[in-house]
Amino acid sequence: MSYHHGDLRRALLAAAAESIAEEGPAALSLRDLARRAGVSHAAPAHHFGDKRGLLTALAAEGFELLAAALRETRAATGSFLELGVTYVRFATTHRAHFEVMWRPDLYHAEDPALLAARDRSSAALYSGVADLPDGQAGADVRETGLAAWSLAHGFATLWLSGALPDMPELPDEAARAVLRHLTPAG
Amino acid sequence: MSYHHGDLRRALLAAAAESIAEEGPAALSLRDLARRAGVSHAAPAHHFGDKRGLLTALAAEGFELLAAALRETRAATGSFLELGVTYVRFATTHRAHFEVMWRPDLYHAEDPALLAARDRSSAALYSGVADLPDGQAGADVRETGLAAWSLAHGFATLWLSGALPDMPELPDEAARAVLRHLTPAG
DNA sequence: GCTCACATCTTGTCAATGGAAAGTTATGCT
DNA sequence: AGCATAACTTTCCATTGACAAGATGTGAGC
Repeated sequence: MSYHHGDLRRALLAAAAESIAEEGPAALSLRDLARRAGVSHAAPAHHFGDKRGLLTALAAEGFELLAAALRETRAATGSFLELGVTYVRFATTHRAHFEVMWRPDLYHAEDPALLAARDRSSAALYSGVADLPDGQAGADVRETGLAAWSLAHGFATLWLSGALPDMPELPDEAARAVLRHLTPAG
Repeated sequence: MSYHHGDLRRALLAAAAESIAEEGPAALSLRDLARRAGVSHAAPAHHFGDKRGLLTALAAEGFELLAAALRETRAATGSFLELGVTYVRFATTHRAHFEVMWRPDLYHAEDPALLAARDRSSAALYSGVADLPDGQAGADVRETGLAAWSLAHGFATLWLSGALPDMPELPDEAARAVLRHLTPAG
């Protein structure tokens, strides 16, 4: 291992994701990440400025990944319902990213790259509402989209918080069942 | 101010709620709470053991308050929809409590008092589903309840995270509109 | 009204953390 | 080859959570 790590930025993000997935964002320690990567405790500061900077990068990465997943599902299935399932699946398979994404108090919420990625996620979600056959989207596309988003988001966060007992390992089917309770028409 | 504070436990919980509502749970400092209450930095430990102990108490208090609010709404209106509105209103008016409640990594999730309070909240919520006229609740009460819970919870958390732009000051009416998108029958 | 057990709070201390400052080593561009 | 700069280290400081030991008030029983 030379003086230069080579890909420290990526290594730190990966270590952060792992740590958060295991012990939550509250227990995250920059110094611990540095130790895992085999660098000094001040090395992370060079790439991310401070702790919030690292979490900003992690959240932005999360929004990018989510947007990509949603776009892919839309292209592959064209199904409004499956878009919600993908949302929930993303939350469970990218737990660390997802948990940070909706906690603006943990990162720099004004970061341009993050805001852009967030908008791309949002656009990918709402585009699924626009796909609905005429009339099914109801009078207000924004309202229908918000309801779908809320339902998927709520199920995902409740799942992650462990508030739902007696659930199978994978939430896909449970999510699908819950999402079917949505009435597209307002 | 004598040697004994008089009601330190309550004062600390109130200060914690205020601090969290302003800067989020990540910025919470036991020593700062002690300073605000005018006691030494080690005083909180006597009442709550450690930081997680304090947050456990705060979360338990939150579940109690939520259960009470839900029961009151059910008694006053008997409306399934208004139960969801109350849920959202609780989240916005008791922001600190609500944010901690769904973050088990911040507190002692096995605490018996907390679990009991959590179950009371849950029961109050699901009782609203059981109130629905026969047939409207669908085949599975649990599933309908979970969908309603997810929808209200998702809207509330998205609202609190600031992810919803262009929203009025009070979310009541917006919440009502979103909650109407739920189909009780599965 | 005394005493003694106990709850409450303070002072002192420790290891760990985030962050800043200043120095060291590699890298890439010309 | 030389130089600006990116990448990383070492050193240092204030703050924090937790623990231990001591000080102070409180109240029950006699």
